[in-house]
Amino acid sequence: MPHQFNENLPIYLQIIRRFEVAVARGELAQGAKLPSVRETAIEMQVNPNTVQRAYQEMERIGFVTTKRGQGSYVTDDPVVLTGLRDRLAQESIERFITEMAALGIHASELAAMLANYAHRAGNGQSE
Amino acid sequence: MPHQFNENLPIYLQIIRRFEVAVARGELAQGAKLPSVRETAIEMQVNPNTVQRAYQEMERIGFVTTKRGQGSYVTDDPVVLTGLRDRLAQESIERFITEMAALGIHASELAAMLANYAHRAGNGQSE
Amino acid sequence: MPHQFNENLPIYLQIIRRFEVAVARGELAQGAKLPSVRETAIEMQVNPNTVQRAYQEMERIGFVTTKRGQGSYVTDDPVVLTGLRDRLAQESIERFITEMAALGIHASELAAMLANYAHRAGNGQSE
Amino acid sequence: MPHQFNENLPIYLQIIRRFEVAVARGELAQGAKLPSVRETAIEMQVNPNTVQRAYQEMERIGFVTTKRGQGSYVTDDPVVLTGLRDRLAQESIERFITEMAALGIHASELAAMLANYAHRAGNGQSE
DNA sequence: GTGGTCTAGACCACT
DNA sequence: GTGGTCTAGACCACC
Repeated sequence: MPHQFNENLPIYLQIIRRFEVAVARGELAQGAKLPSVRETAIEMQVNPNTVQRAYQEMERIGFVTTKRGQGSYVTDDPVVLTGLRDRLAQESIERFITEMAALGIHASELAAMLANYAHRAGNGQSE
Repeated sequence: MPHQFNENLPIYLQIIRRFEVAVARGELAQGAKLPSVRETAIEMQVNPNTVQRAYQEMERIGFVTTKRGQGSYVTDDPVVLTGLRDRLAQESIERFITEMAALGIHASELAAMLANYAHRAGNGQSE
Repeated sequence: MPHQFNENLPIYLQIIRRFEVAVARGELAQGAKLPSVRETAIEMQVNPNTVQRAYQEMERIGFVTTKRGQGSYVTDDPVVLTGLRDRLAQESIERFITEMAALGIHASELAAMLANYAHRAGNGQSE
Repeated sequence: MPHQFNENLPIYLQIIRRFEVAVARGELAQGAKLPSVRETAIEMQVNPNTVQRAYQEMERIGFVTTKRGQGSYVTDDPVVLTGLRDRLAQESIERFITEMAALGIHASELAAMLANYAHRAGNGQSE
């Protein structure tokens, strides 16, 4: 199955996001080898050129390096990796704040709400 | 365009979510008339039965009431409306916490990060 | 509309029951004139012969008397009328007891449950 | 014969009632497997979608649970089951009281009448 | 095989 | 005009 190409983003950007998340989560660790362009293309049922573009862009972004004839690897630079993680976190935060603002909940209230939530979850309480 | 039916949820649930958000945001205020089933069906390019199902479910959920031969309306009960808003907020929070946990950031850190973010935003600073 | 001929009973019996209920409720009072066979046939969209049979049977049962050339009337005999009322009540009770028995509730418990219900209803309480 | 679709209720509600009664009576015991949607549709000579709707509603009500690809089952939760039984009993009582009220018999008299009836039945007497 | 969703088009009841 | 129900037949996902 085409591993879900729905969300109205260019496919190559979706591929990038996919790898960004995998790397940020540590599923693809520092220095790990990415699947080949061809493999990824088959797995995602996408044209190899599209995957190629995504890989190039990831290299430009900096968290992937390509060694000719060998393949693509997650960077070894821990600064880049934590930077990636921070960027994703930042995006997540902004999305969250935007959503809550749409419901009329100000950023100033969020810290308290989260603390409250964390407390409830931590104690396994339901109410 | 069929107003975006991507995200892998049944269409009727997407329709419900759409209205839930509109109501929670106040775009559809207390007592406001919803577009007719047929109108919504045309606007979203979807079968009227699908919309019908969504409308019935919304009535069951409680934030929409229906008057035979007249149409469907957002409930007048403010308790239900704030309940709806709270539920959406709760869902948003949980999604956020899950995302952050996937990046290795614990719930306990989030409050501080948000406070930090709010502070920076308040000063118009950018990282 | 054919005033509902569904319940898998011969139509003439359904017509009888209809009148029995109307009389027992007092909607058709002692001595009141019934609509003519023809009127009832039209109103219920039924063959006049069917209505005729029902009227004859009601006369046989005793709560309706027919005066040739004038029409049919609810009996004047109060004993018959209370008898009719009692019979319908009896049927209602038996149906009720049968239903409850099917749910495993014995007749001996019913009095208490009803008292309980009447008490709650009388006080307008919800619980 | 289409297993009697007379009483002016939507078919899917009649299907629900049918199963509610069967469960409340214990004919379908705790954890028992319901016939598949298609089987029920054939047996009742009704469109499978109509049955599907009934099954989904029963799951929503809570006395049926559904396992994708396997079938639908009566809930294992005894609380839900007794709740169902109580609800049906309650409805039966209300119907009964309404009928009797239409005959001019007050709720306050019913307990005595029932006690009387139970007593007579217990002695094998007939009025 | 199971349940779940969607469409198309019909008919009804209420206003 | 409105919502409510039903049918027919299709396709999907899970097991």
